[in-house]
Amino acid sequence: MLFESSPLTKPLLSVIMHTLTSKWVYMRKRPTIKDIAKKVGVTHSTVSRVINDNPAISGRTKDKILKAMKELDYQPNLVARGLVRRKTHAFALITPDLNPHVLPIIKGISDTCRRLGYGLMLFSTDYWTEENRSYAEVVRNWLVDGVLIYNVIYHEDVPDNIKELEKENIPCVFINKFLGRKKVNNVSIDNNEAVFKAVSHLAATGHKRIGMIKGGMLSVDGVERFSAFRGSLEKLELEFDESITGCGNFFFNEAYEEMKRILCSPSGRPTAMFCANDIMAMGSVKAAMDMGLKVPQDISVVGFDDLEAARFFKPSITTLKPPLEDIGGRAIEMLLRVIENPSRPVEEIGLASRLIVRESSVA
Amino acid sequence: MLFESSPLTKPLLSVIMHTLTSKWVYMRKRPTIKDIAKKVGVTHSTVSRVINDNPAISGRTKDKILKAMKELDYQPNLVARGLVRRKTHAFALITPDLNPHVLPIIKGISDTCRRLGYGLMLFSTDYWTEENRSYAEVVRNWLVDGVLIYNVIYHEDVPDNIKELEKENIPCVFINKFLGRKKVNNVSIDNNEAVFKAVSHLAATGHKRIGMIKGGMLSVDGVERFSAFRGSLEKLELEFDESITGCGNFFFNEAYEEMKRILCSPSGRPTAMFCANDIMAMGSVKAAMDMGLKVPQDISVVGFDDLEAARFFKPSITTLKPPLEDIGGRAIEMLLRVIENPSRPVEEIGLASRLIVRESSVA
DNA sequence: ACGACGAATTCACACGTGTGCATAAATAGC
DNA sequence: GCTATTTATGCACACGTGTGAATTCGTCGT
Repeated sequence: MLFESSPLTKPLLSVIMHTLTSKWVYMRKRPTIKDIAKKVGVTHSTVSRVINDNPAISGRTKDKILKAMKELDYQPNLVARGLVRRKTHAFALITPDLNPHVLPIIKGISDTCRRLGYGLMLFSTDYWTEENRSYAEVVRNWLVDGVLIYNVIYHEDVPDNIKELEKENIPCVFINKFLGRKKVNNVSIDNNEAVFKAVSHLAATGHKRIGMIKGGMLSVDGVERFSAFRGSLEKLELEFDESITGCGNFFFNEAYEEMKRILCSPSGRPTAMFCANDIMAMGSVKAAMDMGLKVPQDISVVGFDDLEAARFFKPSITTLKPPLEDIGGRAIEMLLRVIENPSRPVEEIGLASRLIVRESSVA
Repeated sequence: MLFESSPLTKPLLSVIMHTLTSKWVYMRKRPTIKDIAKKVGVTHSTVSRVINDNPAISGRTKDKILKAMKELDYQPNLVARGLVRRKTHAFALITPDLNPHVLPIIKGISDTCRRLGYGLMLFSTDYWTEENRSYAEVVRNWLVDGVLIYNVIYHEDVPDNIKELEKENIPCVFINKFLGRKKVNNVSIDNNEAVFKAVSHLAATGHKRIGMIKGGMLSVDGVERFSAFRGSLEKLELEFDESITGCGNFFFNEAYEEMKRILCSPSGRPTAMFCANDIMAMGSVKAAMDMGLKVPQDISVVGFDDLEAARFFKPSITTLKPPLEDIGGRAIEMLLRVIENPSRPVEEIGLASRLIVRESSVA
């Protein structure tokens, strides 16, 4: 009788039943601010204010509350907090691919997030089949504070999924420039700097006739590295010759074939080649050697990326090592700045690469 | 006057002020179930029931609600839902390292999560400095539904952070076995199967005196591959000779030195070597060649991992290719089974590797 | 026509945290 | 000792979703 009429027992019972039977609940219940409040003898508001460093709390109660939090091993529920703040203290990384290049970038991002106490959600899509997948959905679903987008494809125009992010004012920073018309917040490898370093190295070791194996022209790096190559030749007052450039699409075999063609060039073969990545550099070296040329005596080759394989290849490959791990950290830092002030002017950071001279070029 | 007395306006005003001034809110407001309810003319409960396929809803209202959801482009707020369900429709991957091996595993996991519509939180720790970081914290903070743990270190006893997960009944699946005393849910490379395949290959091509360069004995793979090696010799009725085994700790240089020592073994040098990874296989091959031996004519070498470099090395390295991408998918599947029934018996899955015969061993 | 029953919907509460406003307590001023 | 002011806390509502229990609505049988 008492049970049925009491206004308190009914809801309470319902809670208990819920806790016992619900298919959702499986974890041991964690203490909440209410538990702490009860223990100390205040309301949960007060506890909340202590957690959020509200100055309007007396030192005495503050101490008591902090002590109680320690004792109960309290940790705020970031999901509940996220519901109120519309943020979850997490970032998202969206990458259209997971290849060896991305790994050090992810490492940089992940380490920085950990240092800052942020979570990191990883979303890998697939650029071929899902290029226009909604990115905003991710943010809406998990309410991440900001998004890092690893951009590989060269876009002339802003794709729809990016426009959607902008429309919803979602803080976001790109890894790799965007090219096309639009300037966006980004942290990237400074391809101009890197390529100039490589070409200068070749020029300094006496080469005048330098060719290039380009990467795919659908990719940002492919486009940038080629234009940087032409720019470098110009700066160094060397001639650019179309007939000793080829496109290997970043692949070993395609570079191999292009290199063979170039080495038979009627206008005379180059004495040095710059390749847009290490894989193609290795393909080029193999082509040269298969045609009876000695590397680097007859022809020097420089790559880009500093893959592990570049070190083990025979001859080992001279290459450019981009600071991939740094990129991640710098990108998160920029994202924090964007979040703090979303209307700040667009910021572009280009990081310098290191030239590693090995056997495939004359030192 | 009306404004001040009306019981409705005050809270309403406060909401508006809140929305305008709060430092948290930055996103365009998304439609909620309440918006849909208002549009259709029902309460939010009804909408919620439609979303959750509650049968007690008439077909007519259900249709109206679904239509309204489409029109408003409604998407459930997973954070709010997570608060109620104590789950956020996301998994966490905890890995003590981000190295090239982990990448395909991550890819497998990420793809599977995407296919299932789950989010993936990535937490990389650092086994040297933070081995005992709390894992449970992660789950508590973001309320992930389950945890995948990439396990590299060989533990004799269950470490504290894992015990904590168990204590809180957090569904979790390991990648790589746990060894030691404790059996845990795991999806792993079947090292026994793989190593036996490699040793059999060497035996089948006429080798009787086979040595090994071990990996670090602090790692699960290091320990397992060595014991699998001894087991394989036994099964094939070949002799195990301590003097032609060395430990390279998974490093190129250490393997190089050990190999040189082994090749001078007073009990006679081996005609074939099995190395616990490709890096060490390359080190061993280099050592043999530096001592004037021909690979594979004088000595065959087999590695493990199928690194990209193994293909480009001269001679290219015969190796075992573990199905790393599969591991991720299988692990998520297992995790789902564990979530569905947390008290099910421990399940261990070992996946088979593929032997790839290249120049470093006689085919 | 009336009650009974089942189906459809609403009500009221919950999840854990944050915060504007009101109020209580403490302090200052005279 | 009384009011005016500051300081510390409580109250009530909010965030968006889920759900047991209560209520309303229709339908059927008598």
